Amino acid sequence: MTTIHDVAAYAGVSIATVSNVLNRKGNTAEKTTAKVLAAVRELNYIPNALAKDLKANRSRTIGIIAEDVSAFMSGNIIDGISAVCETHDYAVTLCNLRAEHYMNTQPGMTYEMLPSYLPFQKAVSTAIDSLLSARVGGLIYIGLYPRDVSGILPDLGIPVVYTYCFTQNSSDYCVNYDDCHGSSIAMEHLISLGHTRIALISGVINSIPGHKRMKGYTESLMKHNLLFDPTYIITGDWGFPHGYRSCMQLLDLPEPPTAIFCMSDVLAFGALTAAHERGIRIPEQLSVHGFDDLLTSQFYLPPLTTVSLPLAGLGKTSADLLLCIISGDTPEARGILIPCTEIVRSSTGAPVSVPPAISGNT
Amino acid sequence: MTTIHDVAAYAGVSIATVSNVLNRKGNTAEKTTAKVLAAVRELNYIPNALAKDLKANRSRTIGIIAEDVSAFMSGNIIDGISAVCETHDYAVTLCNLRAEHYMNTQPGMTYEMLPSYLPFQKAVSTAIDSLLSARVGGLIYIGLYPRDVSGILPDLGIPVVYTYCFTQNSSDYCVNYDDCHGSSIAMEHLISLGHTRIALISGVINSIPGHKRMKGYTESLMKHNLLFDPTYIITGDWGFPHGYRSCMQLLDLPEPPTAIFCMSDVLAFGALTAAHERGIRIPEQLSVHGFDDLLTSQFYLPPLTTVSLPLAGLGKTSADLLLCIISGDTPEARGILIPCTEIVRSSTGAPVSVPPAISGNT
DNA sequence: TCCTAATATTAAAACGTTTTAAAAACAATA
DNA sequence: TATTGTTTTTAAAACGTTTTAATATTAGGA
Repeated sequence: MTTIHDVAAYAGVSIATVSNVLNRKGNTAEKTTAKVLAAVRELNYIPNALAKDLKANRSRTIGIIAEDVSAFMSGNIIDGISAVCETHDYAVTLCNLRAEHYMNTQPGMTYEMLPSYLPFQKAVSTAIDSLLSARVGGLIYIGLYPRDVSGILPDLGIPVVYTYCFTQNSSDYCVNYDDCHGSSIAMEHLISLGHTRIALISGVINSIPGHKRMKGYTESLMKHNLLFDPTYIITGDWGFPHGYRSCMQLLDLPEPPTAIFCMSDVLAFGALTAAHERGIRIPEQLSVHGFDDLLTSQFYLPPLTTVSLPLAGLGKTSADLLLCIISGDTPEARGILIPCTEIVRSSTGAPVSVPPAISGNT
Repeated sequence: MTTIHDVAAYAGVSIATVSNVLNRKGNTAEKTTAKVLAAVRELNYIPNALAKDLKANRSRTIGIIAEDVSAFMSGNIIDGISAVCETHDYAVTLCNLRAEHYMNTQPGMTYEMLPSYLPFQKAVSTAIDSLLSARVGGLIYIGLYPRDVSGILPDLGIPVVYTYCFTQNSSDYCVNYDDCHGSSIAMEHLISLGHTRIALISGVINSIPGHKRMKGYTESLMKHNLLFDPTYIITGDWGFPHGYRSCMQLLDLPEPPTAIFCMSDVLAFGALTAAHERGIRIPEQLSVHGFDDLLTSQFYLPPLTTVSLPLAGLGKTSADLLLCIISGDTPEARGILIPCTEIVRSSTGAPVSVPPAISGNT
């Protein structure tokens, strides 16, 4: 590989001059500059970032630790990160913790238990060692699930930004989408369609997204003076079967809801499957609203109205924030929430004007 | 950050000794080794990979150029790559070409046109520069669509492995899943269920996956002496609407098929939507088979029988191959095909024993 | 005790840069 | 032509490692 020495020899100048031409424009005579540039082109010289970074004692690289790079949101977040890094001429080094693997192979494992599971800890420390030895300028930690990951990383002496997860430590930088807001815009959509009996199929209620999405739900009900009916709220896990069973249960109610807000698309799939089996027409007889906007939710039967997560935005904001910290700033805002967007498709619509269950009473 | 000098001073030895202890085990007296190791632990010394790699004149890093890191398969492929790299103590540097962006913003753009689109070329050369300046030992190119990408990279002087794409150059290393085989196992499944009238909803026929999946289809028909009926084959693009329309068209046939093999899950979604609208019961009246196994195909209505791509396997094999080449080997096999696996769910089943359309004729 | 052979340690060079301080070249003025 | 001031160029040191060749230490045998 051509070095700066080759270029200098070829151009008949010293290596210092070559470096000057390349890095401190305007400090070299026009004629010299031309000579050097010609040599660079001629010899196809590409500066050695290793040497450069060693000299500078900081590498123009940031690290990503992804709890699971194959999770549905990871690619989009990384996309956002890499876009920012490219414009700032930073490289990206990726470490993958393969957390989902532990989730699947350890019966009874929950996201919350992960940090105390030894093989996972080992994966974390391997990743850290790799990134520290590469002398990355900072790192972005991408969670697998929006939960508390306090203490998952020791003090590394380099800036860290967490995303798609939270930490209790108020001095940590954290970038996330706004669950509560997402929940609200979903409810606003349903309410604006005229629904008043809106049920909620909830995922794990004792979780951050569960809690916040619930908050958005109840707040919206209150804001619009709608009845908060506990029988309309069914909590459980995030799985398809829960969505299915809960929908069945809601349909069996003496006064079934006209709309169901599901805390995730997968729950919504379950709900739609149940409704389908019952022969309920969507959205005429029942509106179903999801949350997450998975890749194929647009193709569901029917296409699912849902809330889209600003994933690339998380990546972009995290990277902007990190580079900002690396460059010496200490931004005030340490917990940043990015709004979601409502995606209206055909699983929601206006309720039939007179709800069938009480039509005889009017 | 602690350097080898700090460790040497702390342990009261020379830096050469520290290096020996760390890198050439067994060449140092037991007592010295203990002293040095203690110092390393005490001072929390993490060797500077920058300096190490500079000295060695090759970095223990491989590059990934992903045409689109947010595409559905990228995460899984990268997962496979990173797993291998981790075990070999290699780091991974990621560059993202954001090809999908160009696809979406340039009307009429096709995958095949990408390489000649200037902004895309610029993205490629930026990525190359970044990786070459990092002195990566080799790189893996992850396509966005299994197509010919010949000439997309100039000669870089480092090993390259292509995956999720092809090249015409027989000296290139290429790792892909086996479309033809995937198509065959799908057909075997349908045939083994007793189907004899199997239609094909094809994506772009003038594409590598289109061509190969078609091959698997026709070969399976021939192998089992089943009639090859051109009216059962409908070609088009990869979009949902094509799946929908084609299914309608097939159902309108005087003798409709009992099973439809769709070249992609999205096409299958379209087909299932059409069947649903027609009130066709799945799989009793019609079996529908997909290809790709998208994340949520398991939750479709009904859960979709499909072909799963060995994505992590592509990554793993590519990385194994690349590291092998980097270490000096020149493996014989330059085009590697990895088999797919059949995922049986509920969108397929045995045909009704007497096909309704000809039941009166028996 | 001394010599030899084996073992253990280290000084110094090298990897490819950037940067500092000094030297060289040039231009302008007296 | 000197002198001064300005612009341009460069020698050399430094970044943190590994490695080579040389040196120091130790052990064993006479």
